[in-house]
Amino acid sequence: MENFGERDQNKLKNELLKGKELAKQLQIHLNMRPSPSSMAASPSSSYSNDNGGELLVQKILCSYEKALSLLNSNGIQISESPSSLNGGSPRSEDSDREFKDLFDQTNANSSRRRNILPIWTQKFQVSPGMALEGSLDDGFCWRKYGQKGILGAKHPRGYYRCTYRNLQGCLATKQVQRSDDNPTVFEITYRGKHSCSQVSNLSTPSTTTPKFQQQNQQTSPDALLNSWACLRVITQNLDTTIHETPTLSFHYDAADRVKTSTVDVNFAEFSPCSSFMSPTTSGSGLSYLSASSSGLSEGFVGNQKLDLQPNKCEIFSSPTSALDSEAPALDFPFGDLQLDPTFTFDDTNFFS
DNA sequence: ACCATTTGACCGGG
DNA sequence: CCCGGTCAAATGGT
Repeated sequence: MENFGERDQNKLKNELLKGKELAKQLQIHLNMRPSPSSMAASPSSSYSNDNGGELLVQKILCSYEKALSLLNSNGIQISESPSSLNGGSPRSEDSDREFKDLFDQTNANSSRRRNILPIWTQKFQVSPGMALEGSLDDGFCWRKYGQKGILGAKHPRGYYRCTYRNLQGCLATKQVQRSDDNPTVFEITYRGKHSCSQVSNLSTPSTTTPKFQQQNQQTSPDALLNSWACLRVITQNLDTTIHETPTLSFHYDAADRVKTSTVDVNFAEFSPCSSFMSPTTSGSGLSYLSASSSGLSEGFVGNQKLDLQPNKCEIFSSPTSALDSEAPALDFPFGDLQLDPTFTFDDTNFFS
């Protein structure tokens, strides 16, 4: 929709450079030797030791490098894309289809829509006895529209779409997949933005993200609290110290090429749930993420340690990256978060 | 009766 | 052709 103008590109570039500098500072801060040579190599081969911090910083730097190089090579095309692949589906006019068409008119084409919508993944661990998908309510109203066994997965994947899809044309969907390894862990893949206006009364930690609250309203606070009550901590793979306090655990599956041009939001805003306090965390405010944004560009480094309480919060690459370089205006749930078509995130331990 | 879920079929991308 | 995602009729719950 909006063109990604030259000015914006410059801004983005500046932000990336800034983030890169901050990452370098962190690297120095961690008493690490900058290893410029490794930056050119592939991430998988660049890291020689087990130092989580170093790994982290190097990957951050690597990501910035990639982003910058892509930016320089004009990799970003957030403007429009050829809008002609319309009308792919033979299925005819049900309400969903109407919305699809509606969407098509404004967002290029439907056949590529899936590739345009932002995707991110969260993993939740719930109490063994309560390991039910239904307990994974994230505050939005979802309607299940399918379930399918996935090759190689022990458990079927559930497909949900926003309840208000028909009423308000909200195209947000999510997939819930129980982990093979740990049945109490659910991997929830969110796709697309909630354009609906679900209303929330939930009180959120005072220090969190007003922007988020404005943009993501919930429906049933009580249900939410109930549902969150079963959340438990995931404590494995903690390289850096994070509190043992039971909180939510987030794994952000920022698709391999998650697009983020100006990530100017609290990281918490990635998730509708992240602004809630887990009932088990009392009022300590530990359950929310406030790793200032820039989770991906600026300030991230400096802020990562701050409020990042969840015992596990990762960004890792998703093989299902649905974000290719042609994303027009991104339909991300969280208004201020725009994603960079060229940003590559492939670090499983990014936030650990 | 209405609404959500289930489930087999269908479709399209790779 | 396989597989993941979606559709829509059937089913169940309220």
